[in-house]
Amino acid sequence: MLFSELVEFYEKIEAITGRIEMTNLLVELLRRTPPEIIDKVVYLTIGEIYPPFIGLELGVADKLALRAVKLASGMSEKEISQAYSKLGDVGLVGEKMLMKRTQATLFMEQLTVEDVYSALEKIARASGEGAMEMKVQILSGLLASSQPKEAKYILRIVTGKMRLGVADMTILDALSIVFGGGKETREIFERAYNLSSDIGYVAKIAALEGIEGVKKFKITIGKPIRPMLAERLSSAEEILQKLDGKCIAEYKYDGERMQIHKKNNDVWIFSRRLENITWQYPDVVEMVRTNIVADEAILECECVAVNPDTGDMLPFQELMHRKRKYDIHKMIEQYPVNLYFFDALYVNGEDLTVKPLLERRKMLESIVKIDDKVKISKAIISSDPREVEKFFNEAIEAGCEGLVVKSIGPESIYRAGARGWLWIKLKRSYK
DNA sequence: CCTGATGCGTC
DNA sequence: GTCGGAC
DNA sequence: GTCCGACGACGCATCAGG
Repeated sequence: MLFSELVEFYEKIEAITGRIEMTNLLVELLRRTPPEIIDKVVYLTIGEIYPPFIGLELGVADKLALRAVKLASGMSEKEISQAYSKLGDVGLVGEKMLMKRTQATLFMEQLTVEDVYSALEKIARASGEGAMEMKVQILSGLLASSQPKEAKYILRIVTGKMRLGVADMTILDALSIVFGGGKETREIFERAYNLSSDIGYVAKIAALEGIEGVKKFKITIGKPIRPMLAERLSSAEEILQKLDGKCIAEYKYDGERMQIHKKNNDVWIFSRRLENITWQYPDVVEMVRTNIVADEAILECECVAVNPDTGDMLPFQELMHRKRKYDIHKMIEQYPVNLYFFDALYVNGEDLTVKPLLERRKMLESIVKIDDKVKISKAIISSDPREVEKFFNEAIEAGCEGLVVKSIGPESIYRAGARGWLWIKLKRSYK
């Protein structure tokens, strides 16, 4: 597939604002895409090259991209930086500079999607001495073989800012139309995405196996699940109204969210954006091994730094010292952590994401061995706004950010994203 | 060996 | 993480 | 209500270059 064909779609999509029309264009694009590269086309369309848990980054943002533009176009530093401050978009700068480029562009081979993708992979893999030079060289080589419009989108992909108005949810809509036969099948695709966190893989399975393949996705220990998010409101009263008058209100701890997978003695830790951060927290791995009493589990907790002498919770910034590659064991001493578990998604073969919250929490209580470092989030069940306000003040007093107030009705399943107002944040700054 | 520029991931 | 625009 | 993109503070890693 020619990259220019992809670019034509991007141009059309960028020119419109309505999501229905965008989706229709994506549908046409996906229909025309060979199944073997549909995953790549999907990643590129949302400005990525891999799913997040792969942990490989391009290491190129605006500044390095502009250096590549300079090399490929032969324009002066001054002209490029002027264009950049005027346009504010590396893609547009590249397009403009290549239109004026000094080198001859005759007899250029046409770029394919695979050409672009494999060059981007090379950029991602370059590391060590001379890596920056290498990244810039590869990128400028790519730009030198591009038409201006192609360059525009190569640069936008590299910097991760496609500005098309298309992200994962719009891709899912398009996939359900192309491979499911209509929007009614959207939920099937969304579930596959939620359980795999890999939209390119969903597209590939859909293209190769059809919707039957997409239906087969299931929870796999070691593969991150897309996290459930919370909406926000500024008073307990509004929140309770939204939640049909009753709720469970939990402390919102000031730390880092972790999705923890356990299979016998193996443990994986995923961040909120689904990066694998297991290696950063060997102490947490040990805590999970000894305090989670289940052969298989996928649980969520907040990891909070504590004062090593008093055990008091410390603010988020202190935990940031733990987000490092070196001196990990020294920092474990200096910034030990507590875990506050708040959800159970999967335990011993049972998918709990479709169960109501209180059932999940009950499961949590049955498998978490509580001690001074490993706990279950502090919570009350209430239907009284004043009681919730009082609990909120206690949370602040204890060093928390506020509360996450959650639905406890039969509809209170684990639902990825922030849809449905099942979880609602109450924080001090909104007051 | 140190420092600044750059990129990235957390909230 | 917050905010606001577009539908 | 949903989705998307623009934005900020902070700390760490990497690399280039003095």
